Amino acid sequence: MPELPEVETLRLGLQKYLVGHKILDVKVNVSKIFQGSAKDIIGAKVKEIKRVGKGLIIELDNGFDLVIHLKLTGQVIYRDKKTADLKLSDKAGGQLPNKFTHVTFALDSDAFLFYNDVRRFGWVKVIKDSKLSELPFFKEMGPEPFKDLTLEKFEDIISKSLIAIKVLLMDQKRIGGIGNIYANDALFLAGIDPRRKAKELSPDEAKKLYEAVLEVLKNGLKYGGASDVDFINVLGQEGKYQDYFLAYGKNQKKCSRCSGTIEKIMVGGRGTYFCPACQR
DNA sequence: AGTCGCCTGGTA
DNA sequence: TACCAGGCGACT
Repeated sequence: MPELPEVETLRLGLQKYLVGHKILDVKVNVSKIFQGSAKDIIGAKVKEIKRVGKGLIIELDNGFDLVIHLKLTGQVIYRDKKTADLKLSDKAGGQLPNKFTHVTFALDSDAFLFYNDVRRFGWVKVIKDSKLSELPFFKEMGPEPFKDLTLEKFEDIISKSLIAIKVLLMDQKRIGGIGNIYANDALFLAGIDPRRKAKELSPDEAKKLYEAVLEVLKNGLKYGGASDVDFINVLGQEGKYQDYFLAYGKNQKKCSRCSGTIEKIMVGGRGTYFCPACQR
């Protein structure tokens, strides 16, 4: 699932390949995914790529932004003459564009940017740069790891809530960028039961968890994100973090830290993987 | 704070 | 063939 490390991986790739390109044309196949007016971005040049939580912002030089959220299965893939020979992951759904390509951007220098999305939960939005901060998605985004989420702020956030610590980690309004994979792995690394009430963590546990969050996100980024499902980077290649999952997806596998077995339960309506023997 | 709906491919 | 995957907004 695209979470902070996956979206950041994509941002780095877009920063490298997309900046400087001019948008010549936009073709929309699934209208509910593309919001706003394509006219507003045609002819504009890409200035910079930013990220807020799991959201991507493509800043253009004409006062408009292209905002993208991948939700569960969104992909943003860049192709040009130089990258045409690179092998595309099967997860892209075949030669582009294909039946999962819902928006195609034609760029100068014979380059293309494709938005693919099997389940069509994601969106691509054209918005005036000055209105960006009014989007609820960005306005309500909580502090982010590696940015403004300090240990003090983290302690403050968890001390105020009775919800399960795992649900809190995934709540974008409280903390930005963490989804199911990294929430599971951070709690495993910190040795904390995902069902514990947030405010009942000790200061020592809070610190451990804070550091674990940074650690697993850093690892995710190091391996180019997790491609266990549909994530691929801007060149259509898979990340490797799925080979380094600590707990996520490891139902009935041996715990890597003790003699226990990883179990799958539901917490906050989501699949949750943990070791009942060493996560307390 | 908890549940549902949006979607569709893959799997039991 | 029913069910599961989960980010996030809407709703209760």
